[in-house]
Amino acid sequence: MTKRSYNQYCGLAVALDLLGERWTMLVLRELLLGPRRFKDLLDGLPGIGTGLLSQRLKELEAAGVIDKATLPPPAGSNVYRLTEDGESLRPVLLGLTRWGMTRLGTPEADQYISSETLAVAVAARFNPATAHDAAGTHRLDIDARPFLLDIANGQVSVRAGEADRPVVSISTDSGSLIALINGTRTLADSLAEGFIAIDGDPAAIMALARAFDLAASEPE
Amino acid sequence: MTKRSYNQYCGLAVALDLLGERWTMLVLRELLLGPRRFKDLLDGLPGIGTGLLSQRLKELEAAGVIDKATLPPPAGSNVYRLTEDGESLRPVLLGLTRWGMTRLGTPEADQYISSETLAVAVAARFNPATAHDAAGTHRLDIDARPFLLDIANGQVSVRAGEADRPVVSISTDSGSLIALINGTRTLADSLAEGFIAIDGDPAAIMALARAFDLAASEPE
DNA sequence: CCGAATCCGGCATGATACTG
DNA sequence: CAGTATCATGCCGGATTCGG
Repeated sequence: MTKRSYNQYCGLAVALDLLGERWTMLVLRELLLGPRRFKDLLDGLPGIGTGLLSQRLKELEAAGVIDKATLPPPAGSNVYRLTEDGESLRPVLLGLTRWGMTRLGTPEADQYISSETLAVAVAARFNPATAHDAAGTHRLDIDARPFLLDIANGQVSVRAGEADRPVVSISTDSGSLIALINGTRTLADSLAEGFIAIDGDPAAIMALARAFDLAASEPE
Repeated sequence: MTKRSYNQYCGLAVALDLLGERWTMLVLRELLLGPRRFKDLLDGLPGIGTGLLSQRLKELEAAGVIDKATLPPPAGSNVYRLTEDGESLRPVLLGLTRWGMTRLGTPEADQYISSETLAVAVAARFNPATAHDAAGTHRLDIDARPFLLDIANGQVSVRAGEADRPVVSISTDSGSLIALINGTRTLADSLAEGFIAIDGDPAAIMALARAFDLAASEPE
């Protein structure tokens, strides 16, 4: 039984033959943050079901977009991670994310929200044109989960994990981050009222705010 | 009966709720080239069926990504076209196309090929970093169908139609263009053996070749 | 010719149960 | 925890039909 295909000699059609099935790109979104176990993926994709996730992972692995690795002892568990080819989808996925974010209002009561998707959302807001002086590794904690933002060569990449010696450290919770992202609350207010804590060199902080288009009202 | 949704507060999930269903992005690919009638879309998307195309168009129109217009008399027919919001998907769709093109070998016998998808493929190859001096409107004829390539501000956009006074005019057929794109035949050979005809200012031609990464072996 | 509605067989998906 | 097996449901693909 052969997989269904658009059967067109067209880059987009071929990309969609592979990535266009339900859940596939969301699986890759999860992997943008780093290697993930089966269970981690299930948790981040409510509704997918084990069978379908298993099938998607096999398809992606067969296509060379992800691979499977066994963690060294004592962990010993399997993780899935992006290959170099999969990694090259990062700007494309962030581009789609950015497009979708414009039609993202305030969260509905029944909508799934995770610190992971918010971390990706932050990365999608990154604007290379205003990124001067924002280079380096920064730390972002959302609901006490640590992420690191790597900015180099005018590009950003987010990962789960703790930064070694971050240039800037930011700490907040989902609700406050959402309020900041959709413009309900300014950065200045967020800081003043204690919804967000930022630590680091003032100049670097300003540069970061600019790089993510959050400098509407400047933090002091 | 309500449309199915990932129901996540995430830009990518929202984008895929709308664009992730089967055929949707390929419909938009067709519209990248300009307004299209229902029948044109059917022809460019073999296998879709009238019902599903009709449904997709309604979904996209409801979401404000496309709109429907009635051509002035005597044509009087309906056309579908991208709204400004839909137009902003152009770089995203071209990015996915570029990613997919790398796994596009030589055409299979039963694969659908059209001058339209090839025109999009050409645009997807555009490299802003090497685009100096390639600005302007150029004409590209594929299998006698005219397209125009607009290059401005380091960005490219393709449309169906005839350019007024093109800076450079290129004329070729699908097979020759495919051979050029996938590296089977160099630009120099294509010209020497008459598979491609190019007309225009030599400096502009060179700039174009560079902008599309085709200058491996230089013409002349 | 344009566009949409309908019916139907088959496959993809979603949920749960089950095994190592 | 990491998947496989199973089954009900609903989406998709193809054909046909129908009104403008």
